[in-house]
Amino acid sequence: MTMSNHLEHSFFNRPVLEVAEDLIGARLIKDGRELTITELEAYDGPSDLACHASKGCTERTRVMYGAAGVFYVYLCYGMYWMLNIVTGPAGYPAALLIRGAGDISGPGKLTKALGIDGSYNNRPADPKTGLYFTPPETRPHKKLIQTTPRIGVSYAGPVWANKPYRYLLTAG
DNA sequence: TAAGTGATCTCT
DNA sequence: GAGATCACTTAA
Repeated sequence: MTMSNHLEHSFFNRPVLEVAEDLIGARLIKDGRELTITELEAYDGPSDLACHASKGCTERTRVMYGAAGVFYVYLCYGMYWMLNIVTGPAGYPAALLIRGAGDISGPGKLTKALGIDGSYNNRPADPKTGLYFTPPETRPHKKLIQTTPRIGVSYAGPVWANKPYRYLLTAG
């Protein structure tokens, strides 16, 4: 039978923190390779000073203002591609940064290991793209999801830098 | 702890 | 066009 139960627009078209909780433990699939998502960071709208879109809609951030379920991929520090998935309704810029999957820890290492680069920017998460998500077979117990402040966003000021928007799947 | 690296954004 | 910034990683 065909396995096409991938997560799509309706799953991602919700508040980013809700999506984050449900996406932890789900699978990231890249050209047949399947990895459990273990670490995410949420970036929630124009008022979130750590979110790129807090500085407004530009050429680079425009994808976050678009439809949910589309990838936002950008280059950081001149060498590392960051893989994000857009969430929430069109017009509200929010996304989840995928920081870890399988036994890969670190957003730059993840994209390098999976061969993800800027060509995936603005593409929907879909089997046709070769990069998409499927739900976990069994949803991880909430006790196994831990939240902490996000990494590397001290420039956003104490309020936003301390928000518990980093989601981790703890070993169970 | 520091440096490598290049796109993007904000000034001129 | 110039300069600052940056959701990282690795080697010490």
